[in-house]
Amino acid sequence: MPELPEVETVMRGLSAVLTGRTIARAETRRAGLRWPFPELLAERLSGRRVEGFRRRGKYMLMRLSEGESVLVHLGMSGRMVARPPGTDPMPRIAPQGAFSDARGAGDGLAHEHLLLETEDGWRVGFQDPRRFGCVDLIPTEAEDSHKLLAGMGPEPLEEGFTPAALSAALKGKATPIKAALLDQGVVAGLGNIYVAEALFRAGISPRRLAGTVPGARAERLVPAIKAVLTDAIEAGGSSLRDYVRSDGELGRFQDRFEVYDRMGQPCPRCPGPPACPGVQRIVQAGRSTFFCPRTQR
DNA sequence: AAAGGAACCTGTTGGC
DNA sequence: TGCCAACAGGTTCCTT
Repeated sequence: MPELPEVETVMRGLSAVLTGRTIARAETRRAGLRWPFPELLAERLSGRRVEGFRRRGKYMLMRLSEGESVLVHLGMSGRMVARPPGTDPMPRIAPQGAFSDARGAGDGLAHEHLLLETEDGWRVGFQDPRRFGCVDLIPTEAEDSHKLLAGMGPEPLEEGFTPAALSAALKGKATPIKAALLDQGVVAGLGNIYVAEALFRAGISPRRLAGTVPGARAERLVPAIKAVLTDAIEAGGSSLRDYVRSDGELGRFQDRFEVYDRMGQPCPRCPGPPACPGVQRIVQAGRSTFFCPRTQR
């Protein structure tokens, strides 16, 4: 689910709520997600003040007092939802004889694996049905040398991400540009949605070999990536299935998709059939790719 | 070394 | 209506 714009949106929402507050209590409800939680995670979070937040690619870092950071990845279905004091949904009582989850289905609490509670009663839950997410607790000074962050490519919205830098990363690559852009070592934070949308904006076929992109095409691709990410952040991300903002609101960028999840629909840049058959769906490396075969070369 | 596919999970959707 | 297969925003690990 969450790509860079969704993580950025969630992080901003959490920052507004948590920065400056102190975690009074934390609770883990299972041993871990993709990997086991750190030893004594809940105990170690309790009593810490939240100093601030940072994002790196699709990872979120919550800086705590005493020089440690919580590293979070939302995986495919992860959410972090902040609930104001006194607003926690009441656990529903299961109907007599019914087989249902005592926490109640549909509100996400059935899959809330980690809960933080501030001194003044805010509750922040990490919910992740598929459990592809992860959480770690690491020294703040060693954030960038963490195994999961080391080796990541440039931040696409920072100045260092230039056509020259992207060209250097793609040079000689024999893989399709679609796959290369999903590689977090090439550029950080892109996923299936925004790769499709950026390639459409740049007029580049997802099947084109990455090694043929450096040069004029990279000059178009870098601004396209920056623009689509900026637009998506401004819209609060894309809500398809699981993603919500930290305040529970939906993102709006899904209404502005030009190709993603639009198989068969008219391409916004084309006159329609017979000149253009509309948005096509193909499978690359086991994942759906959407593109316009007429304008993307 | 680099590229492709399987695996990790649960929930939803669409076809028969 | 019901069942089952296919598919979903990601990443790592294992084969080629």
